[in-house]
Amino acid sequence: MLTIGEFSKISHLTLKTLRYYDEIGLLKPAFIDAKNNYRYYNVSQLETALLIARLKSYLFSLEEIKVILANWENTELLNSKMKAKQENLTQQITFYSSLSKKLKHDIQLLEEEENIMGYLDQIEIKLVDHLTYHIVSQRKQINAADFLLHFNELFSKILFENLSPIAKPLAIFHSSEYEPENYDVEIAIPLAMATNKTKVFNPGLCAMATLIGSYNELPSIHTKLHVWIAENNYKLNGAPFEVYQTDPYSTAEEDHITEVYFPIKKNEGAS
Amino acid sequence: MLTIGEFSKISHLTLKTLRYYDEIGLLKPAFIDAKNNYRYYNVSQLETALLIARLKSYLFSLEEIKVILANWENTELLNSKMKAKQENLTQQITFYSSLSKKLKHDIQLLEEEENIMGYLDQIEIKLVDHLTYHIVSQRKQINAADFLLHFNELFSKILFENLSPIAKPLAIFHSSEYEPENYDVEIAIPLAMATNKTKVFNPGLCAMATLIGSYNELPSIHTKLHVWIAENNYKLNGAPFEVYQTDPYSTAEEDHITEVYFPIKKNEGAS
DNA sequence: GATTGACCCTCCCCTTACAGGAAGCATTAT
DNA sequence: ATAATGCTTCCTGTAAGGGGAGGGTCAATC
Repeated sequence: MLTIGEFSKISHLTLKTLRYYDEIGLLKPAFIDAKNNYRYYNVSQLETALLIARLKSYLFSLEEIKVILANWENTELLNSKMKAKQENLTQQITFYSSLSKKLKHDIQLLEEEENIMGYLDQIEIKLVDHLTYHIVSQRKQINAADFLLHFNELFSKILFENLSPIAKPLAIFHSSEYEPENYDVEIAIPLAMATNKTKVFNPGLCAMATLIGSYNELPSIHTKLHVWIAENNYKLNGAPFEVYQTDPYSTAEEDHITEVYFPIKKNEGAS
Repeated sequence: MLTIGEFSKISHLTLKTLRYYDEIGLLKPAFIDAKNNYRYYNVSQLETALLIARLKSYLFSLEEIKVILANWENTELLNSKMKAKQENLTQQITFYSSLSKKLKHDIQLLEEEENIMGYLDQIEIKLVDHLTYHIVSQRKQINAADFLLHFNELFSKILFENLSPIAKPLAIFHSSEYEPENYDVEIAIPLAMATNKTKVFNPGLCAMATLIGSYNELPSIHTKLHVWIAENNYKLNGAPFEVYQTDPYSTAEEDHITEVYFPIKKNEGAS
C-alpha cells in the first residue's frame, strides 16, 4: 500500500489532484483508514493513474475519462471516443489556422494604416424607400446557431403550395436584446400576390447597408447604421430586417451578400 | 443614449456580458442613472464593443483587452501583443498537430492489439549493483519546467575549475511528493577523484529501467519500477536517481536516453 | 516517554467569462 | 389602472484543480 505522498511521487500527480480525483470518483484509493481518513493506494492503481494521465493528455475531460474507465473492457467505445477526439482536434487546428490568417491580415493592416478598425469606414449607408410586399412568414424563438434550418421549412412550403416568390427571402428581428439561444425572428418570403396567408410588409423609409462576407461582421453593420441614424437625426421606426441576396448553400461564406435595413423616421423636435 | 437592451441588440453582446464588462471595468456605460441604477450607453461605445469583440475573437483574455484599450493610442503595444498572440497560435497549432499524430498512433494500436497501454510491457527492468562515485552536487528546490537550466551552472563549474567528470550527469530526487513548482532535486556530476567539495554517492543495489524518448513517459517508468519492486519483495532504500546518457541540447526529444534507478533492499520478514 | 518534524486531513476561497434564475423595482403600453 | 416588459442586484454553478489555514497523526530521535 502506498500513501498519497508516495503515490504522488510515482505517478507525477499532485496531492491536490489525487484528492480531487478521489472526490469526483475518478480514482478512489483502494483503502481509507477509517480512524484518520488517510488514503492508501495499491500498486496496481498506478497503472490506472498512467491511463488517466494519457487520456488527459489527449484532452479528454475528466468526466469523459470516467466513462471510458467504467467501460474499459469495451474497446469499441474507446475507439469511437478516440476517433471523435481526433476529429475534434482537426477542427481545432482548422479553427486556429484560419484565426492565425485573420490575425496576420490585421497585423499587416496595423503596420500599413495604423488602424485595425478601418474597415468600418468602408461600410456605405444608403437612404432608401422600401417597396411594399405581401409576405408569407413564420415568427419563432430560435437558436441563432441554426438559423438556416428554419428557412428550409418556408422554402418547402413555397414549393409545395405553388407559391411564386417575387423577391429574395428576408428575416425580421423582433428581439429586444441579443439572446443567441432564444432569438425572436420572423422569417419571410415576398410573394407576387396577396392571399389569406400573406400579410403586408411595408417598412417605408430605411437606412440600408450591405454586408459582404461572414455573418460575424453583422454587429459592425448594425453599429454603423445606428451611428448614422443618430448623427442624421433619425430614429428607429420598426423592427430591423435583413434581405439575403445569395444562396447560403452554394455560396462561400466570404461571398455572402446580405442587405441590412433599419426602418427610420425623422426625429421630432430636432433642428 | 442607448439602454442596455438596445446596446445588446446592436452589439450582439448579451445583457449578462454587458453587466459583466461593466463590473470588471472593461466597458462601463457612459451614464448611470443614480436613482434607479439603469445603465445607458452612448452610440460611440458601440465601436468600443466591436473592438472588444474583435480582440476577443483573437482569443485575447478580457484582462489583456483591458490593457490594450487603456493604451489604444499606442499602436506599438497593440502590434507587439498581436504578434505575440500570433506566435501563441502557431504554438497551439503545432501542439494540436503533434497531439493528433500521437492519437492517430494510439488508434492504430488499439485496432491492431486492442490495447493502448501495451508499451508498458516493453519496459525492461534490471537488477544492478551501482558503482560508488565521488560527486559534486547542488541540492535545490526548483521548478520542474526549467530543470535543464540548473544543470548549466554545474557544467560551468566543472569547466572553470578544471574538474574531470568520470561519468554522465545525474539527478537525485528527494521530494516526498510530486510538486512540479517546487521540486527538491540534487543535481550531480561524478568526478575522477575525491576532493573537499565532493561527497560519496553509493546507492548500492538498484532496480533500473531505461527511458528512451520524452520525459513525459517518466511516470510509466516509475510505475513499472514500483510494481516490480513490490512483486519481487524488495523495498526502497534511498532516493531515486536518474542518469542522463544523451546531451539534451543536441538530441531530439524522442531520442533522449535516461536511466532511472531505484535503490532497493530485500524486504525483511518476507518469505 | 516525550518531542519534533514530516506527513496527512478537511474546509474555504480563488481562478475565467460568463449563464441561469430569483426577487424586486421601474418604465411603458394599453 | 393594470399588465407586460425591462431593468436592477444577488446567489449559484461551471473545469480542474491551486493556495493556504488550522489541526490531527506518524515515525524517528532524544
